[in-house]
Amino acid sequence: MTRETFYITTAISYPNGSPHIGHAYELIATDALARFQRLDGKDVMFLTGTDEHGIKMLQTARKEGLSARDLAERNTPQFQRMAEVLGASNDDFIRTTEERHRKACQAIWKAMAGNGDIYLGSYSGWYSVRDEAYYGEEETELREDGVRYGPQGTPVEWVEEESYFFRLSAYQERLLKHYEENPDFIGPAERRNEIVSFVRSGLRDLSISRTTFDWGVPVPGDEKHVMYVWVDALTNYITALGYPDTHGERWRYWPADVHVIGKDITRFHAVYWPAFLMSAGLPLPRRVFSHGFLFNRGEKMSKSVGNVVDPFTLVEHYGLDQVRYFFLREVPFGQDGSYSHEAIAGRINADLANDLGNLAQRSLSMIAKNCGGKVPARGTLAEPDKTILARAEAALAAGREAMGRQAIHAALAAVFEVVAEANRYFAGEAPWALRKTDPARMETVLYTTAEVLRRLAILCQPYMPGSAARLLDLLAVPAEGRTFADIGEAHMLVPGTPLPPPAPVFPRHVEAEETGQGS
RNA sequence: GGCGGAGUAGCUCAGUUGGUUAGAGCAGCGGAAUCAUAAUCCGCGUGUCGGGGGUUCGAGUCCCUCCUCCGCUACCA
Repeated sequence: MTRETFYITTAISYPNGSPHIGHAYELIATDALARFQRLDGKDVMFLTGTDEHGIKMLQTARKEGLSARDLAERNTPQFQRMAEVLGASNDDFIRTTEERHRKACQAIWKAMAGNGDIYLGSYSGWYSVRDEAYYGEEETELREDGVRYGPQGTPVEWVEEESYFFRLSAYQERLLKHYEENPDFIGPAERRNEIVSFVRSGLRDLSISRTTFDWGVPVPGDEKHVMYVWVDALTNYITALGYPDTHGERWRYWPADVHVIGKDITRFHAVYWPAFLMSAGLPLPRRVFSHGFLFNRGEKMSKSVGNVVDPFTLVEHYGLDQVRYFFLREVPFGQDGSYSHEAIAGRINADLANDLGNLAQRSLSMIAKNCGGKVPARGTLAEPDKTILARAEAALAAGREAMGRQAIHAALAAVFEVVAEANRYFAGEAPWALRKTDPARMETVLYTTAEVLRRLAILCQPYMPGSAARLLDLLAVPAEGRTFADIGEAHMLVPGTPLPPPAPVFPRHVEAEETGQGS
């Protein structure tokens, strides 16, 4: 039996500095999407990694007295550690300095060249020898000494350099046709409009090699050139699938179902990448989805403002699942978002501790005290019981619909609507009163609540894997009974099953006495 | 400048192809309950739906115009 495949990627991070909250956000969101599909029975491949080549790596390394390779060796492990700390379930972590990547880049280059889309020309611009970089005219300034300087304060000169070009101009119509025929290729819709209008305005050929530095993948057959930026970076998505070996075990995942990226690199993924793939004769990814940026109290993060928040600190301070939940629930995926201590603490307490955590605690405590610590007798389900159970099951369909279009916040909202409804159910049925008047009915209400919790916990796994697992443990749900296929009547809790003693799953966030403001 | 998007309750936002008294969550106020992580449940909003004009029996929802904010407008990851 072959399961449906699902290939999802993050952009690869540029490790010329430490991971910041934007990297963390993209990884968390992509992880939730990947976990959702896995739980839904798909054969999932989830890739993330680092883009270690390029001028900026060289520049940063030089400043710190290192080689580019040393810088990568120092920084990439931080990104790998971040993936672990965030609970990312990526199946691979690619580094563009790996041998497999060199092979893939050279292969796709040859394929594009073989299709007649690469030619030798010359690239000119304001070049800084010290920076080994080209700058746009607007990035430079002509000072009083008559010398023009670049943004790093180094002198620049007008230079023409031999460079290979990719015949992007030849793909304008084919790209437009593809956008037309595949309206979901770019999401969200705002980004799609921008890209279409960009392509419509005309495409120029793309300079794709450099001779001024050598920190990159050599161009096959002309090794004084290294590939420049996008052929190198974008190809990572197929490197990880074994390209150029299209008969290998992992190639079944291509084309990707979705590339999750930041909105700043939409063009490269929605224009250059499909053009490269068309040229190389490879299928195009099904979708490119651009998420927004995060702002600290509405302000852009910057080192000079001093509001840079480190993802490791955030997780340490609030807890991993709390941080994951906050970003996934609070920020409509695809739009910019804002975070603050008040907003995070508010979500943690209102949604996780008060609504879901307390629902579990109040019902499981009653079960422990009044039902001998076992799953209560089901009895005969009344209308309110059937209704709330049905709603918990329906949240799966709502989640599928939402996650299918990367509306992570909407999927999570559907889950927490049921949490709120379950609290209303519990208060309405008042099992604590039934204890004296109708113990059998009390057991049915508690059974129903526990079963709703089981479904909710299963549904929470993509977003809060650790906490959801603890809740499922409290319900004695076996490890192999936690997929989306296990939601539903056939897999309901079995009355009489012994339960462990209840323990809080989502602690309230309490302000630290001294500071009042956490991070 | 060109193209595109947005401006709805204190805050964050929903508002299908125009149709009864414009909604949700959070915050706030009042009440109930006491199983529970002082958690939960119920009740409470006189919002110029950015301004103005228009189409229509009827517009937050369509058209025009103005104001404000944002994104894109190529070789930086």
